[in-house]
Amino acid sequence: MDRETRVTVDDHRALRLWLRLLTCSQLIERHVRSRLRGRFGTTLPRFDLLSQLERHPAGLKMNELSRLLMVTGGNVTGIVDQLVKEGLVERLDDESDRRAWRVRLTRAGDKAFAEMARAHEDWVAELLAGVPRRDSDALMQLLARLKQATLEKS
Amino acid sequence: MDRETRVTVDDHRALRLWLRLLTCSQLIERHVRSRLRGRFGTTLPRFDLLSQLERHPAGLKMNELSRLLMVTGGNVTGIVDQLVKEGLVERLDDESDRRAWRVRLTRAGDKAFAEMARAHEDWVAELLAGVPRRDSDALMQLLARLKQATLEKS
DNA sequence: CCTGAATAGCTCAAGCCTAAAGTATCTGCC
DNA sequence: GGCAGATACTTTAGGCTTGAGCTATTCAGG
Repeated sequence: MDRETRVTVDDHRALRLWLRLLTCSQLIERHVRSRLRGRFGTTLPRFDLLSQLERHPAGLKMNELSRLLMVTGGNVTGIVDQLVKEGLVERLDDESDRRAWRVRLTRAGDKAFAEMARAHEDWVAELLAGVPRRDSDALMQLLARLKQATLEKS
Repeated sequence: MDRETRVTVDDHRALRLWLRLLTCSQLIERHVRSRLRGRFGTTLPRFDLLSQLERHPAGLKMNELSRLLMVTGGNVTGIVDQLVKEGLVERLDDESDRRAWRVRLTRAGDKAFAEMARAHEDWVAELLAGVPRRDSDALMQLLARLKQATLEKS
């Protein structure tokens, strides 16, 4: 196999890996979305945002949320607006920077999230129940390396 | 470790796997989206639809596209409408079913897609260049099994 | 102190996506 | 043939997401 053919083959390999990754991701995502809607009348983005806030009890600035969720700032604005309206989240003035907010879970938000998180975890565990532990350990490692390699190129 | 604790640990394992999968998928997806927009002024959904049509030169019905792309029918309607307007795709009457269309690439669509596909493959290959062949082979296999296990639960 | 660049956040238009409801057609069964 | 249910597709309302452009604030150098 000459050099050019090899390049092409490797290109295909990368492409097929990406497509398969996407398929797996979408399969799980659709499942979770559908259940979040059906059981809690909410959406994945809202859930993800609450989830980040739950991990950071002191609150997060809008741009920190934006970075963690890997979405644009405008998007975060919209979702936070909704969650504030629903009483799950509050915007506090940032003491040290008058441009910024500190967004935090309200008590109601914390409670609502806890219930959703439990269910969410169950759904995912059930969906992936057929994946043997050996596979999932291996996947965690390989995906960590893939993530690292990708980040270095981004 | 008693049974209940084990369940919880496995739940966390599944959850963490799903989150990592999602992160990897999003990293690549954002990269590709941004380049499709920048270089070709198009979007990933449009590209995916063209890609399916390219694999099926005889054309596909709307519901086949819907199934292959894992999106709803209404969504496919919208994207096909756009691609028709742009002249990349054509809707032909299905001979055997007057409710259905047969959607096909036009010559212009075929040409445009070929160029995008080449670039797309290069982007992905470059982004994943740091993933050793051994890793990517292993990932392909493991993800195939994960996909299978997930499909059986859906 | 001032001023220009950087940063935090918001708004807007446009496109993606879904679920639900609606129309047209097909198919199987009597 | 005719009718009931299934199927193919479209439409609509509502939410997500982006990129671009906007204001207000901060910060660093002169």
